Amino acid sequence: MASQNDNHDVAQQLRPRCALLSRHKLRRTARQQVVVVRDHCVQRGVGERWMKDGGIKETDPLAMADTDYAGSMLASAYKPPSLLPIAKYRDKLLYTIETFPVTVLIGQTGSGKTTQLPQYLEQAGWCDGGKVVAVTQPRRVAATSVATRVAEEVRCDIGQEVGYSIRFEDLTSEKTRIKFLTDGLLLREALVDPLLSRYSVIMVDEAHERSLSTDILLGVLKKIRKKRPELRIVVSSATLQAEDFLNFFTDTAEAHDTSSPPGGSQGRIFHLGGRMYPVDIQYLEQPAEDYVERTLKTVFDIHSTEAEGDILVFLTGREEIDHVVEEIATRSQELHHQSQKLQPLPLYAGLSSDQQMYVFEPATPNTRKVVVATNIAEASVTIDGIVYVIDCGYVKLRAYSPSTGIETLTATPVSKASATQRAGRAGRTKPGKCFRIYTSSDYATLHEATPPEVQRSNLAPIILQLKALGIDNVARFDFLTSPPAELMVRALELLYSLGALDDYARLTKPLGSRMAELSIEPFMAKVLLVAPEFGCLSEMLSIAAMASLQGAVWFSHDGEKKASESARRKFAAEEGDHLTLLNVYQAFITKGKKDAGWCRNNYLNFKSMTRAVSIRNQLRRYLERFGIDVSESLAPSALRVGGPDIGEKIRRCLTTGLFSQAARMQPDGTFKTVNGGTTLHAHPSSLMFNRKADWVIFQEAMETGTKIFIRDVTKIEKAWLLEYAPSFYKVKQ
DNA sequence: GAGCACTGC
Repeated sequence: MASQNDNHDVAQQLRPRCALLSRHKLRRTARQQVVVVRDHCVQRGVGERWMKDGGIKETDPLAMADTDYAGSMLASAYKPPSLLPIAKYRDKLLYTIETFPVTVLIGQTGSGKTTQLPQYLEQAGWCDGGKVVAVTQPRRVAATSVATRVAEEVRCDIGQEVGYSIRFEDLTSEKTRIKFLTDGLLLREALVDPLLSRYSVIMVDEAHERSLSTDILLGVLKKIRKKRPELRIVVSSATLQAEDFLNFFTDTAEAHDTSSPPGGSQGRIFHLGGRMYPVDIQYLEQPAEDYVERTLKTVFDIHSTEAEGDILVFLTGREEIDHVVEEIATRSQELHHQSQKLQPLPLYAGLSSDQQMYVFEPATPNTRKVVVATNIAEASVTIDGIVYVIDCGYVKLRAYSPSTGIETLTATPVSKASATQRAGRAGRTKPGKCFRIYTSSDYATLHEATPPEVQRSNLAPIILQLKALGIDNVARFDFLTSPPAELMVRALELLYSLGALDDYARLTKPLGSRMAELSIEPFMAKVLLVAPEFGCLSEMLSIAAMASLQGAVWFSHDGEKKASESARRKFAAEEGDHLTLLNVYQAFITKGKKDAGWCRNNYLNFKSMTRAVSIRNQLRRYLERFGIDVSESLAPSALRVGGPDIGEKIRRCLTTGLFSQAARMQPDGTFKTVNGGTTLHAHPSSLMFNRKADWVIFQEAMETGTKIFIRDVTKIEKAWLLEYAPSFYKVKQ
């Protein structure tokens, strides 16, 4: 395998310095290009140039923001349930939930709220009569890991009394009384059971993260509550937003009565105590000119002046992280006087899970770990042993422009809530320190919280789902935070142009309601539902499944760009990326025999490919339920992808969903949108990056830095746009 | 020549 050879070469070069390491460690070392020696001579103390701050006080609710079981790979240190902070509040908590329909729970890391409260509720009889206690999580890994933990505590097999349900994995049974699930999945359950009637208590965990589906779920729960007064809602929040959540649910005449406590007879905020170690926060005295460089210096300052303990560095993206990891390795070599070593480790979502594992392994003796991470380490992944945090003050945020339909991904100053959350990562196991690469006056100008996703996303999928839930007047839907009107208008226009909504913005039948049911983006749902008319349903199912992987198909290795390029060329279809994806899928199913080794040889991500098979199966089941005949009779060999016939059918079919995302190639190889106003570049991962084309449609446009890249690009004919979207293009011309 | 993080009976 080429990658191993490469690593081996690097390992050979490193051998003299790493003679004492085991072979396994050596390979690790080589892959990370790390393990270096530091100098004692750096004299300046970190504290000299830093403004001191009082640190996070125990009463600061922001400091408590955390996920109990966010890290899938590393369970928190086990504490007997009876010793958890929540234990002493058991009776009071049960009384509050019994008395008030809505409870907002504030609890910090390790308080036990996620694992213990469901058990208390079950013991108190909330599961009598076949009712179920539901606990939602924003992430799949959290739902599975916390369910597994609770099943262990209850001493049942997972899927019996305690179970979980996430997409493609339902480990529940008729006996299940406590059920963990993703919030997106609970929303989907509401399509079948609009009042979520099997649940007696619904706990929405990590609500402060304000994910799109959490926000919508809360709005739906507020509606359900009016028809089900016996339902109990527990919102677990870890931030100052607790009062916003309470006000949201109890916003009635009574709430304005100043003589009654906040929440009136409808709700209460419940503070769980708990322990978090103090974190000493230090700011820059002067703003940094180059925060990456300043971050690097801070790493070495900490290493030379501070006591033992690992460092967690927050940066914005892969490029910065790779640079900093390399620099730490290089600069450490310049230092002499062997003492404690520095071990920089990168952490971002784009790494394979093997590569991510390294950050969870304890540092080798006499070594200080420096984990250089994106925001993934803020909530999704928890690493033990961190004593120092360096916060660069920025995060890359995604936003959707309703006027252009283009997404942007830009580095933005973090919010105060985010900064507090990052700092808190230093105080998990003992008192820690947080170094902020900005001044305290910069901090004062930060927003309180990151704008929720509902204010910066394409709302078409959500609007479609709300319509399917019977919420016709989406403009009056009770959003926790209202999205900008332009986002709503754009989403409605898009759904109308796809034929999902009629002139009165009502869901069309069967097209609109079926689109809502398909767990796939609206434009692709439309494409799938019209595919039978084009005679390419089987192929389109594969394309839809592959396209929803969103670029995670190819496995790229540094230093092997050429090899992976030529591997990709084997699957290339002249007509563009969608047909190439089809070729990949069909090769995986037939030649690949669903084989991990075959994937590796072709630089394909095996996990993603397996997921594509699951998605395809799920989509096929939906279509069959609609009564659509999914004929799989076409043998892949009979299907000459790249040939004129089926390829054109597929491209025409794609145009019926993607017509609004069309562009024309210019002589210089860039693209211009239909109205001619915007210049687009083919993303280097696209086949169209170095090929000629005229008109194309694309699935995604994203602005990063100064360029706008389009991904998943397919050639079409201009005439098709007018043929399949006459009203859309008449308006424009 | 390159993109933060999540997710769907």
